[in-house]
Amino acid sequence: MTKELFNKHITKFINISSEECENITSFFTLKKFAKKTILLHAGEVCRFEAFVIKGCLKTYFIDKNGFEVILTFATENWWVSDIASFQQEKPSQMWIETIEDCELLMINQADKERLLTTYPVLEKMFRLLVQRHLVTYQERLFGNIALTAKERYEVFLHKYPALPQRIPQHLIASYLGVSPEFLSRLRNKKKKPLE
Amino acid sequence: MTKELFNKHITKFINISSEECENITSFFTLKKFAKKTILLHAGEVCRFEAFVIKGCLKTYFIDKNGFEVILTFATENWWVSDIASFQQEKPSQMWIETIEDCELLMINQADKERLLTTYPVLEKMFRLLVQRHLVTYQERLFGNIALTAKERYEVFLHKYPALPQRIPQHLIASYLGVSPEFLSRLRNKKKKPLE
DNA sequence: CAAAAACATTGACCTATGTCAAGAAATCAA
DNA sequence: TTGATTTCTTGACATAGGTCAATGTTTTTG
Repeated sequence: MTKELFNKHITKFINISSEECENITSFFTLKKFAKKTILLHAGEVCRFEAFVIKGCLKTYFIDKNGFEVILTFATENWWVSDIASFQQEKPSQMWIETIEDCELLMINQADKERLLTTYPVLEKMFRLLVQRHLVTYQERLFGNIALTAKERYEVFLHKYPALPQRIPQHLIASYLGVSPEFLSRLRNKKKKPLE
Repeated sequence: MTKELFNKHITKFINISSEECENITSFFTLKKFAKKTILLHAGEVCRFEAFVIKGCLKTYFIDKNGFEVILTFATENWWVSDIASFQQEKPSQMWIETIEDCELLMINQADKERLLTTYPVLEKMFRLLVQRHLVTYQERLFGNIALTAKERYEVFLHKYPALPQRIPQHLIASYLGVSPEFLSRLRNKKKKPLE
Protein backbone atom coordinates (compact mmCIF):
# COMPACT_ATOMS: atom_id res chain seq x y z
CA MET A 1 0.00 0.00 0.00
CA THR A 2 1.13 3.49 -0.80
CA LYS A 3 1.31 4.63 2.78
CA GLU A 4 4.11 2.21 3.56
CA LEU A 5 6.61 4.81 2.50
CA PHE A 6 5.32 6.90 5.33
CA ASN A 7 5.53 4.15 7.93
CA LYS A 8 9.09 3.50 6.89
CA HIS A 9 9.84 7.19 7.20
CA ILE A 10 8.44 7.42 10.70
CA THR A 11 10.26 4.37 11.98
CA LYS A 12 13.51 5.94 10.82
CA PHE A 13 13.03 8.57 13.51
CA ILE A 14 11.37 6.72 16.34
CA ASN A 15 10.77 3.19 17.58
CA ILE A 16 7.15 2.30 17.22
CA SER A 17 5.00 -0.75 16.43
CA SER A 18 3.37 -1.15 13.06
CA GLU A 19 -0.17 -0.86 14.48
CA GLU A 20 0.76 2.43 16.10
CA CYS A 21 2.23 3.46 12.81
CA GLU A 22 -1.03 2.68 11.02
CA ASN A 23 -2.87 4.67 13.59
CA ILE A 24 -0.56 7.64 13.21
CA THR A 25 -1.12 7.54 9.49
CA SER A 26 -4.85 7.73 10.07
CA PHE A 27 -4.44 11.29 11.34
CA PHE A 28 -3.37 12.26 7.82
CA THR A 29 -5.43 12.54 4.66
CA LEU A 30 -4.13 11.33 1.34
CA LYS A 31 -4.78 13.92 -1.34
CA LYS A 32 -3.94 14.11 -5.02
CA PHE A 33 -3.09 17.27 -6.92
CA ALA A 34 -2.47 17.92 -10.57
CA LYS A 35 0.77 19.46 -11.78
CA LYS A 36 0.99 23.24 -11.34
CA THR A 37 -1.51 23.40 -8.50
CA ILE A 38 -0.78 26.16 -6.03
CA LEU A 39 -1.21 24.79 -2.51
CA LEU A 40 -0.22 27.96 -0.68
CA HIS A 41 -0.40 31.56 -1.86
CA ALA A 42 1.80 34.17 -0.18
CA GLY A 43 -0.39 36.15 2.20
CA GLU A 44 -2.43 33.12 3.28
CA VAL A 45 -1.91 31.14 6.45
CA CYS A 46 -0.45 27.74 5.67
CA ARG A 47 -3.01 25.16 6.83
CA PHE A 48 -1.09 21.96 6.19
CA GLU A 49 2.00 19.97 6.73
CA ALA A 50 2.41 17.44 3.95
CA PHE A 51 4.50 14.34 3.45
CA VAL A 52 5.24 13.64 -0.20
CA ILE A 53 4.22 10.14 -1.26
CA LYS A 54 4.63 10.85 -4.93
CA GLY A 55 5.55 13.80 -7.11
CA CYS A 56 7.59 16.94 -6.73
CA LEU A 57 6.85 20.42 -5.37
CA LYS A 58 8.62 23.73 -5.03
CA THR A 59 8.48 26.41 -2.35
CA TYR A 60 9.42 29.91 -3.46
CA PHE A 61 9.40 33.63 -2.80
CA ILE A 62 8.67 36.22 -5.49
CA ASP A 63 11.25 38.95 -5.95
CA LYS A 64 10.63 42.62 -6.69
CA ASN A 65 10.63 41.98 -10.44
CA GLY A 66 8.06 39.23 -10.14
CA PHE A 67 10.51 36.35 -10.52
CA GLU A 68 10.40 33.17 -8.48
CA VAL A 69 13.28 32.37 -6.16
CA ILE A 70 13.02 28.71 -5.31
CA LEU A 71 13.83 27.93 -1.69
CA THR A 72 13.33 24.16 -1.68
CA PHE A 73 12.24 21.23 -3.76
CA ALA A 74 10.25 18.48 -2.06
CA THR A 75 10.12 15.01 -3.56
CA GLU A 76 9.13 11.58 -2.27
CA ASN A 77 9.86 11.21 1.47
CA TRP A 78 10.19 14.90 2.13
CA TRP A 79 7.92 17.21 4.04
CA VAL A 80 6.58 20.44 2.69
CA SER A 81 4.93 23.31 4.55
CA ASP A 82 5.64 26.82 5.70
CA ILE A 83 6.33 25.73 9.25
CA ALA A 84 6.37 29.19 10.77
CA SER A 85 3.07 30.13 9.15
CA PHE A 86 1.53 26.77 10.02
CA GLN A 87 2.46 26.81 13.68
CA GLN A 88 1.94 30.47 14.45
CA GLU A 89 -1.05 30.80 12.11
CA LYS A 90 0.37 33.92 10.57
CA PRO A 91 0.37 34.85 6.88
CA SER A 92 3.03 33.22 4.81
CA GLN A 93 5.48 35.00 2.51
CA MET A 94 5.96 31.83 0.58
CA TRP A 95 4.29 30.01 -2.29
CA ILE A 96 3.99 26.24 -2.47
CA GLU A 97 3.19 24.66 -5.81
CA THR A 98 3.28 21.21 -7.40
CA ILE A 99 5.71 20.67 -10.28
CA GLU A 100 4.35 17.21 -11.09
CA ASP A 101 1.11 15.40 -10.29
CA CYS A 102 1.38 14.71 -6.57
CA GLU A 103 0.10 12.47 -3.81
CA LEU A 104 0.46 14.00 -0.40
CA LEU A 105 -0.31 12.90 3.13
CA MET A 106 -1.63 16.06 4.71
CA ILE A 107 -2.45 17.14 8.23
CA ASN A 108 -3.93 20.37 9.59
CA GLN A 109 -3.15 22.24 12.82
CA ALA A 110 -5.91 20.72 14.96
CA ASP A 111 -5.13 17.18 13.89
CA LYS A 112 -1.44 17.67 14.40
CA GLU A 113 -2.12 18.78 17.95
CA ARG A 114 -4.33 15.75 18.55
CA LEU A 115 -1.65 13.57 17.02
CA LEU A 116 1.07 14.95 19.27
CA THR A 117 -1.14 14.62 22.33
CA THR A 118 -1.80 11.00 21.43
CA TYR A 119 1.82 10.24 20.48
CA PRO A 120 4.08 12.66 22.35
CA VAL A 121 7.00 10.61 21.11
CA LEU A 122 6.46 12.23 17.70
CA GLU A 123 7.55 15.58 19.13
CA LYS A 124 11.07 14.35 18.67
CA MET A 125 10.57 13.52 15.01
CA PHE A 126 9.12 16.92 14.24
CA ARG A 127 11.87 18.62 16.17
CA LEU A 128 14.51 16.74 14.19
CA LEU A 129 12.76 17.57 10.94
CA VAL A 130 12.84 21.28 11.69
CA GLN A 131 16.50 21.05 12.60
CA ARG A 132 17.33 19.20 9.44
CA HIS A 133 15.56 21.91 7.56
CA LEU A 134 17.53 24.58 9.37
CA VAL A 135 20.82 22.89 8.53
CA THR A 136 19.79 22.73 4.89
CA TYR A 137 19.27 26.48 4.81
CA GLN A 138 22.56 27.11 6.58
CA GLU A 139 24.37 25.10 3.97
CA ARG A 140 22.60 26.78 1.09
CA LEU A 141 23.33 30.23 2.44
CA PHE A 142 26.97 29.31 2.82
CA GLY A 143 27.03 27.83 -0.67
CA ASN A 144 25.47 30.91 -2.18
CA ILE A 145 28.13 33.10 -0.63
CA ALA A 146 31.19 30.87 -0.82
CA LEU A 147 30.77 28.79 -3.96
CA THR A 148 30.66 29.60 -7.67
CA ALA A 149 27.56 28.78 -9.69
CA LYS A 150 29.31 25.73 -11.12
CA GLU A 151 30.19 24.41 -7.68
CA ARG A 152 26.65 24.98 -6.46
CA TYR A 153 25.35 23.06 -9.44
CA GLU A 154 27.62 20.15 -8.63
CA VAL A 155 26.49 20.12 -5.02
CA PHE A 156 22.92 20.16 -6.28
CA LEU A 157 23.50 17.22 -8.63
CA HIS A 158 25.03 15.30 -5.78
CA LYS A 159 22.15 16.02 -3.47
CA TYR A 160 19.33 15.56 -5.98
CA PRO A 161 20.75 13.26 -8.65
CA ALA A 162 17.32 12.34 -10.02
CA LEU A 163 15.80 15.81 -10.25
CA PRO A 164 17.35 17.10 -13.49
CA GLN A 165 15.53 14.36 -15.39
CA ARG A 166 12.25 15.27 -13.76
CA ILE A 167 11.94 19.04 -13.75
CA PRO A 168 12.64 21.92 -16.15
CA GLN A 169 16.11 23.29 -16.00
CA HIS A 170 15.09 26.87 -15.36
CA LEU A 171 13.70 25.78 -11.99
CA ILE A 172 17.12 24.46 -11.06
CA ALA A 173 18.62 27.77 -12.16
CA SER A 174 16.20 29.58 -9.87
CA TYR A 175 17.14 27.30 -6.99
CA LEU A 176 20.85 27.89 -7.62
CA GLY A 177 20.34 31.63 -7.90
CA VAL A 178 21.55 31.98 -11.50
CA SER A 179 19.84 32.87 -14.78
CA PRO A 180 18.56 30.00 -16.94
CA GLU A 181 20.93 31.09 -19.70
CA PHE A 182 23.93 30.86 -17.45
CA LEU A 183 23.02 27.40 -16.20
CA SER A 184 22.63 26.26 -19.79
CA ARG A 185 26.12 27.52 -20.58
CA LEU A 186 27.57 25.83 -17.50
CA ARG A 187 26.12 22.49 -18.49
CA ASN A 188 27.33 22.74 -22.05
CA LYS A 189 30.80 23.78 -21.07
CA LYS A 190 30.97 20.78 -18.76
CA LYS A 191 30.16 18.41 -21.58
CA LYS A 192 32.79 19.71 -24.02
CA PRO A 193 35.77 17.73 -22.65
CA LEU A 194 33.97 14.50 -23.59
CA GLU A 195 34.10 15.22 -27.32
CA MET B 1 20.47 42.24 38.55
CA THR B 2 21.89 41.27 35.21
CA LYS B 3 19.71 38.23 34.78
CA GLU B 4 16.59 40.31 34.53
CA LEU B 5 17.10 40.60 30.82
CA PHE B 6 16.70 36.88 30.70
CA ASN B 7 13.53 36.79 32.77
CA LYS B 8 12.04 39.42 30.55
CA HIS B 9 12.99 37.38 27.52
CA ILE B 10 11.37 34.22 28.83
CA THR B 11 8.14 35.90 29.77
CA LYS B 12 7.87 37.19 26.22
CA PHE B 13 7.34 33.60 25.12
CA ILE B 14 5.43 32.01 27.96
CA ASN B 15 3.36 32.95 30.96
CA ILE B 16 5.22 32.16 34.13
CA SER B 17 5.64 33.55 37.66
CA SER B 18 8.77 35.40 38.65
CA GLU B 19 9.84 32.74 41.15
CA GLU B 20 9.59 30.10 38.48
CA CYS B 21 11.58 32.38 36.26
CA GLU B 22 14.30 32.69 38.89
CA ASN B 23 14.36 28.95 39.18
CA ILE B 24 14.64 28.48 35.46
CA THR B 25 17.56 30.86 35.41
CA SER B 26 19.30 28.73 38.04
CA PHE B 27 19.70 25.97 35.46
CA PHE B 28 22.03 28.30 33.56
CA THR B 29 25.55 29.41 34.41
CA LEU B 30 26.67 32.98 33.86
CA LYS B 31 30.06 33.03 32.19
CA LYS B 32 32.31 35.83 30.96
CA PHE B 33 34.57 35.67 27.95
CA ALA B 34 37.12 38.07 26.57
CA LYS B 35 36.86 39.43 23.05
CA LYS B 36 38.06 37.02 20.32
CA THR B 37 37.49 33.89 22.38
CA ILE B 38 36.54 30.89 20.27
CA LEU B 39 33.68 29.06 22.02
CA LEU B 40 33.19 26.39 19.37
CA HIS B 41 35.69 25.03 16.86
CA ALA B 42 34.40 23.31 13.72
CA GLY B 43 34.78 19.57 14.24
CA GLU B 44 33.82 19.71 17.92
CA VAL B 45 30.42 18.89 19.33
CA CYS B 46 28.69 22.05 20.53
CA ARG B 47 28.17 21.64 24.28
CA PHE B 48 26.17 24.76 25.04
CA GLU B 49 23.22 26.87 24.26
CA ALA B 50 23.86 30.45 25.35
CA PHE B 51 21.72 33.50 25.92
CA VAL B 52 23.61 36.74 25.39
CA ILE B 53 23.40 39.06 28.38
CA LYS B 54 26.10 41.37 27.12
CA GLY B 55 28.41 41.56 24.13
CA CYS B 56 28.39 40.34 20.58
CA LEU B 57 29.36 37.07 18.90
CA LYS B 58 29.57 35.67 15.40
CA THR B 59 28.92 32.21 14.02
CA TYR B 60 30.70 31.34 10.79
CA PHE B 61 31.86 28.72 8.33
CA ILE B 62 35.29 28.75 6.72
CA ASP B 63 35.37 28.62 2.92
CA LYS B 64 37.85 26.73 0.73
CA ASN B 65 40.25 29.69 0.70
CA GLY B 66 40.25 29.97 4.45
CA PHE B 67 37.93 32.97 4.64
CA GLU B 68 35.15 33.35 7.18
CA VAL B 69 31.56 33.45 5.99
CA ILE B 70 29.50 34.88 8.81
CA LEU B 71 26.14 33.18 9.26
CA THR B 72 24.78 35.13 12.20
CA PHE B 73 25.58 37.82 14.71
CA ALA B 74 24.28 37.38 18.24
CA THR B 75 23.90 40.38 20.53
CA GLU B 76 22.04 41.05 23.76
CA ASN B 77 18.81 39.01 23.99
CA TRP B 78 19.77 36.54 21.29
CA TRP B 79 20.66 32.90 21.59
CA VAL B 80 23.77 31.38 20.15
CA SER B 81 24.59 27.73 19.58
CA ASP B 82 24.90 25.18 16.82
CA ILE B 83 21.53 23.67 17.55
CA ALA B 84 21.92 20.63 15.33
CA SER B 85 25.29 19.76 16.82
CA PHE B 86 24.07 20.46 20.35
CA GLN B 87 20.97 18.30 20.15
CA GLN B 88 22.29 15.43 18.11
CA GLU B 89 25.75 15.56 19.70
CA LYS B 90 27.44 15.42 16.35
CA PRO B 91 30.47 17.43 15.22
CA SER B 92 29.76 20.96 14.16
CA GLN B 93 30.83 22.57 10.88
CA MET B 94 30.56 25.94 12.45
CA TRP B 95 32.74 28.26 14.53
CA ILE B 96 31.40 30.45 17.30
CA GLU B 97 33.54 33.33 18.52
CA THR B 98 33.12 36.45 20.63
CA ILE B 99 33.58 39.80 18.89
CA GLU B 100 33.39 41.80 22.12
CA ASP B 101 33.83 40.90 25.80
CA CYS B 102 30.73 38.86 26.57
CA GLU B 103 28.51 37.69 29.38
CA LEU B 104 26.55 34.60 28.53
CA LEU B 105 23.98 32.47 30.31
CA MET B 106 24.96 28.97 29.29
CA ILE B 107 23.37 25.57 29.59
CA ASN B 108 24.59 22.10 28.59
CA GLN B 109 22.68 19.13 27.21
CA ALA B 110 22.03 17.34 30.49
CA ASP B 111 20.82 20.48 32.23
CA LYS B 112 18.65 21.44 29.33
CA GLU B 113 16.96 18.06 29.51
CA ARG B 114 16.44 18.45 33.25
CA LEU B 115 15.10 21.93 32.64
CA LEU B 116 12.59 20.75 30.06
CA THR B 117 11.50 17.87 32.25
CA THR B 118 10.93 20.32 35.09
CA TYR B 119 9.28 22.97 32.91
CA PRO B 120 7.74 21.27 29.89
CA VAL B 121 6.13 24.58 29.06
CA LEU B 122 9.56 25.75 27.87
CA GLU B 123 9.39 23.30 24.97
CA LYS B 124 7.26 25.85 23.25
CA MET B 125 9.77 28.63 23.69
CA PHE B 126 12.61 26.56 22.30
CA ARG B 127 10.45 25.43 19.42
CA LEU B 128 9.60 29.02 18.56
CA LEU B 129 13.24 30.01 18.81
CA VAL B 130 14.28 27.37 16.30
CA GLN B 131 11.51 28.45 13.98
CA ARG B 132 12.50 32.08 14.22
CA HIS B 133 16.00 31.03 13.39
CA LEU B 134 14.78 29.09 10.38
CA VAL B 135 12.83 32.08 9.09
CA THR B 136 15.93 34.23 9.45
CA TYR B 137 17.90 31.88 7.24
CA GLN B 138 15.10 31.73 4.69
CA GLU B 139 15.09 35.47 4.44
CA ARG B 140 18.83 35.72 4.16
CA LEU B 141 18.97 33.10 1.45
CA PHE B 142 16.29 34.94 -0.46
CA GLY B 143 18.08 38.24 0.04
CA ASN B 144 21.36 36.83 -1.17
CA ILE B 145 19.74 35.63 -4.36
CA ALA B 146 17.22 38.38 -5.05
CA LEU B 147 18.78 41.58 -3.72
CA THR B 148 21.83 43.62 -4.69
CA ALA B 149 24.62 44.15 -2.18
CA LYS B 150 23.34 47.66 -1.53
CA GLU B 151 19.84 46.43 -0.78
CA ARG B 152 21.15 43.72 1.52
CA TYR B 153 23.17 46.33 3.37
CA GLU B 154 20.08 48.45 3.85
CA VAL B 155 18.13 45.47 5.17
CA PHE B 156 21.01 44.77 7.51
CA LEU B 157 21.08 48.36 8.81
CA HIS B 158 17.38 48.16 9.43
CA LYS B 159 17.63 44.89 11.29
CA TYR B 160 20.78 45.67 13.28
CA PRO B 161 20.90 49.47 13.51
CA ALA B 162 23.36 49.46 16.39
CA LEU B 163 25.87 46.97 15.07
CA PRO B 164 27.89 49.13 12.64
CA GLN B 165 29.03 51.25 15.58
CA ARG B 166 30.11 48.17 17.49
CA ILE B 167 31.90 45.85 15.12
CA PRO B 168 34.48 46.14 12.33
CA GLN B 169 33.03 46.74 8.93
CA HIS B 170 34.71 43.78 7.27
CA LEU B 171 32.61 41.49 9.46
CA ILE B 172 29.50 43.08 8.07
CA ALA B 173 30.88 42.57 4.57
CA SER B 174 31.38 38.88 5.34
CA TYR B 175 27.81 38.63 6.61
CA LEU B 176 26.48 40.32 3.50
CA GLY B 177 28.58 38.14 1.24
CA VAL B 178 30.62 40.95 -0.33
CA SER B 179 34.27 41.96 -0.17
CA PRO B 180 35.26 44.57 2.44
CA GLU B 181 36.40 46.86 -0.38
CA PHE B 182 33.04 46.75 -2.05
CA LEU B 183 31.15 47.50 1.16
CA SER B 184 33.42 50.45 1.75
CA ARG B 185 32.60 51.80 -1.71
CA LEU B 186 28.88 51.26 -1.16
CA ARG B 187 28.94 53.25 2.04
CA ASN B 188 30.91 56.10 0.56
CA LYS B 189 28.72 56.33 -2.52
CA LYS B 190 25.69 56.50 -0.24
CA LYS B 191 27.07 59.48 1.61
CA LYS B 192 27.84 61.59 -1.48
CA PRO B 193 24.32 63.03 -2.01
CA LEU B 194 24.61 64.83 1.34
CA GLU B 195 27.47 67.08 0.21
C1' DC C 1 -2.29 15.93 -34.96
C1' DA C 2 -1.44 20.76 -35.38
C1' DA C 3 -0.93 24.99 -33.17
C1' DA C 4 0.42 27.11 -29.07
C1' DA C 5 3.05 27.37 -25.15
C1' DA C 6 6.92 26.36 -22.53
C1' DC C 7 11.67 25.48 -22.49
C1' DA C 8 16.66 25.46 -23.93
C1' DT C 9 20.51 27.24 -26.46
C1' DT C 10 23.67 30.62 -28.30
C1' DG C 11 25.73 35.15 -29.40
C1' DA C 12 26.78 39.94 -28.24
C1' DC C 13 27.23 42.96 -24.99
C1' DC C 14 26.86 44.85 -20.14
C1' DT C 15 27.47 45.41 -15.05
C1' DA C 16 27.93 44.29 -10.28
C1' DT C 17 31.26 42.81 -7.71
C1' DG C 18 35.95 40.74 -6.96
C1' DT C 19 41.12 41.11 -6.62
C1' DC C 20 45.40 43.24 -5.83
C1' DA C 21 48.11 46.86 -4.22
C1' DA C 22 49.22 50.91 -1.69
C1' DG C 23 48.52 54.18 1.59
C1' DA C 24 45.82 56.40 5.48
C1' DA C 25 43.44 55.99 9.77
C1' DA C 26 42.25 53.93 13.86
C1' DT C 27 43.06 50.81 17.66
C1' DC C 28 45.79 48.02 20.62
C1' DA C 29 49.35 46.61 23.65
C1' DA C 30 53.70 47.08 26.02
C1' DT D 1 53.42 57.15 24.11
C1' DT D 2 54.84 54.86 20.39
C1' DG D 3 55.31 51.14 17.50
C1' DA D 4 52.62 47.29 15.73
C1' DT D 5 48.35 45.58 14.26
C1' DT D 6 44.16 45.90 12.48
C1' DT D 7 40.95 48.25 9.77
C1' DC D 8 39.34 51.31 6.04
C1' DT D 9 39.68 53.61 1.66
C1' DT D 10 40.76 54.29 -3.13
C1' DG D 11 42.43 53.25 -7.82
C1' DA D 12 43.18 50.12 -11.69
C1' DC D 13 41.90 46.25 -13.65
C1' DA D 14 39.60 41.53 -14.12
C1' DT D 15 35.63 38.34 -14.29
C1' DA D 16 31.48 35.80 -13.06
C1' DG D 17 27.29 36.09 -14.25
C1' DG D 18 23.25 39.02 -16.11
C1' DT D 19 20.29 40.83 -19.98
C1' DC D 20 18.29 40.89 -24.38
C1' DA D 21 17.21 38.95 -28.61
C1' DA D 22 16.91 35.38 -31.98
C1' DT D 23 16.30 30.64 -32.97
C1' DG D 24 15.49 25.93 -32.23
C1' DT D 25 13.41 22.21 -29.53
C1' DT D 26 10.22 19.96 -26.69
C1' DT D 27 5.84 19.55 -24.38
C1' DT D 28 1.13 20.53 -23.80
C1' DT D 29 -3.43 20.95 -25.18
C1' DG D 30 -7.51 21.60 -27.83
